[in-house]
Amino acid sequence: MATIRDVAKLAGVGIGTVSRVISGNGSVSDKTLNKVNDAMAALKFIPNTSAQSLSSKRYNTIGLWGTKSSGEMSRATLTKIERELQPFGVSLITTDGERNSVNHPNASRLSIDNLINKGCDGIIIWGADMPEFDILQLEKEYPNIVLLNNKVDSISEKSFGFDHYQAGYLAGQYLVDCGHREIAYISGRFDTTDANERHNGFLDALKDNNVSIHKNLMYRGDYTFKKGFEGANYLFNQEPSFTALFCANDQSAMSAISALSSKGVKIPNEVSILGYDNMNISSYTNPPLTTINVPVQQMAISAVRKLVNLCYGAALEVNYDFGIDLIERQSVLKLNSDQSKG
Amino acid sequence: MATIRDVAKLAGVGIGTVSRVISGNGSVSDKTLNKVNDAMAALKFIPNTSAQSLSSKRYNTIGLWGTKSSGEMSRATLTKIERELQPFGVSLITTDGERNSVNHPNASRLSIDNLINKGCDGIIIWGADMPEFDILQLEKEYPNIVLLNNKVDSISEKSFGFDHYQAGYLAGQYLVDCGHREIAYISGRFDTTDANERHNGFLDALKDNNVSIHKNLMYRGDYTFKKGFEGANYLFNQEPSFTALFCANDQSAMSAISALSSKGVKIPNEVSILGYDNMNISSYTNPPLTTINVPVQQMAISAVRKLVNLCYGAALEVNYDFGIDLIERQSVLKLNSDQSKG
DNA sequence: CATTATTATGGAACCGTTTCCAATTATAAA
DNA sequence: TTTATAATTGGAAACGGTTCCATAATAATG
Repeated sequence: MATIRDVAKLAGVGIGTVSRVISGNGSVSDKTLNKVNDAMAALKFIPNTSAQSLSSKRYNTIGLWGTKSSGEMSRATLTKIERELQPFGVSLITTDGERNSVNHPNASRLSIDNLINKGCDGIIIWGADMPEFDILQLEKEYPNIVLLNNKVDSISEKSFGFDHYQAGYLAGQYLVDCGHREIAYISGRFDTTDANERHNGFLDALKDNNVSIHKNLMYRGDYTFKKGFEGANYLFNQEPSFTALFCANDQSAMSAISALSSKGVKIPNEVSILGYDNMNISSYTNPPLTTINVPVQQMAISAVRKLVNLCYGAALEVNYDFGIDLIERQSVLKLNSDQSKG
Repeated sequence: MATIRDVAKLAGVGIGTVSRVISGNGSVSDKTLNKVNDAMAALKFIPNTSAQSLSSKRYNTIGLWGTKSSGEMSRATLTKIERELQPFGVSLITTDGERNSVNHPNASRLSIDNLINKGCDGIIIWGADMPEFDILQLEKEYPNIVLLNNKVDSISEKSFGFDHYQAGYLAGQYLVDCGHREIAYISGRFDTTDANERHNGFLDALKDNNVSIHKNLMYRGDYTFKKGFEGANYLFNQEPSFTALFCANDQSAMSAISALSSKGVKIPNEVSILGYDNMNISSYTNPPLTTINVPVQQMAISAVRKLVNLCYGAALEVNYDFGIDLIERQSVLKLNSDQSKG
């Protein structure tokens, strides 16, 4: 491997000059520039990243911290992030983060420190698994962080979140607006703030409309296909019956559709199903799934851009406003409209 | 940030000794060991990875090279790989690779070189998008590579592939064995060897059984939900009719089920559907999808282990034998058995 | 106890960049 | 032409580790 000194010698210049050519900082005359470029090409010179990082303290790497419980970030989103980073020559390192627990009250911070030590210029914190207090503390010591799918007011310019309460509320309101009163619910886990907010929003919407969910019709799921399937089968056998089912994510909605369909339940005519997430797959269920669109990818892109701005002094445009919308497909029946075929 | 010299000074030892404590190589007396450990703790010392890499030439990073056309590796598989790496303190960098093209006859090699320059100790080459000749050339210059979902005979010990021809054959044979003679087919793209092998295997199986696919019943898909959906709708309107449909992957199979179901076609009673991949989701379609199991995760794990052995002199156990099996669920009807309900 | 083999230790040299400052050269202004 | 100013340039020092070699301390041997 050729080094900067080999290049300098061949080009007949000093090493500082070569360094200036590589980085593009500092002025170099055209004549010199050409000599150096030729020498680099001839030697197939490639700068050693470790040496660069050691001396410049810039690592060209950013870390993604997230725990299993915040839900796995989809491959598609990950790819989007990588593409956003590529023009800057920055790569992404992902990790399984640890959540705090009784035995490890400091686990999340430690696993983040670990990432920092690996040599990350900045970190994306995915989900709401780190206590707000710890986030603020971290941000003070290490300002190059950005929150994805989470919001902390005092660092709102680094927060890229979504109002899950409102989105949950929208879901509830929509079912009511469609004329549903007997509603069943397959929830997710309740170990993150966004899950809780969605849950509360949904329930509050019903409450505000004087609709209540019978306790037999609430099933605690965990966002998996499996639990969606089991949950739907469970609810099918319960009293009272229901005309609509809200699932806390599309995966459980999808398997709930399968479970009910295979029992002969007509969807949406006998039971309407509303999902949450708007996954790729949701347009291709039978019937296509009506669902709440969560703009993970847009949020991710803005979060990365903000981080690039912070870490590398770029000035990329960043968006903080992620609209909440419901994608109407065909899995929810409007009981009160003319099309209602009961 | 404390450096090794700070630690040495505080502990009252030489820097060499501290280095020995960090790496665990070389002998250090218990007394010294304790002094150094105390000093490291007191200073919250963390070794600088760039400095370590620069001087040791070990980067603790491995790269994953794969192109879009080899299909995105699922997040679950990626996570498995990361977990396999974690005990060694190694992280994973993923990239979008480039395929060779007329304009860029050397693109794949260049994008791999890029990865190497980033500072990777080794590379996983995912899929069969790099010409065999280039792979062999690369392996000569840079032996720390491993092939995933691909096979090159002369470096079979670094190949972790799956016999897609046989698997395709199995698919064809199974449909025939179930009594199907009128068979439709939604293919994938044909730009990778594994896709072609699967295709040839499937067709050969039919041929060997004197079954042929009517040209109207072959639809060229691309593995997406979308094309599966469109393909199924297309085939539905074709003559002659068919009793079984083979889809080149589970995504298209899933949306084909939806498309046909929504036209009122009973699956499997009127049309049987066979998938390929055995995704998570495939147990939760309606009906559950019969499919060929492709053990991506097992292959991935063995590939990583082999790479760790190569790069870091470990001796992890590695498996080369990935069985081909068909998961019988409920989407394929056995026309010749008693259960046949026509 | 003297001698030899073994274990422990210190620190200079090195890995390949960037950074900074002093020195040189080119350019503009007087 | 002379002086002031700006653009180039070279290279020492620094970044924070690992490695290796010479040396010191300890243990084993006769």
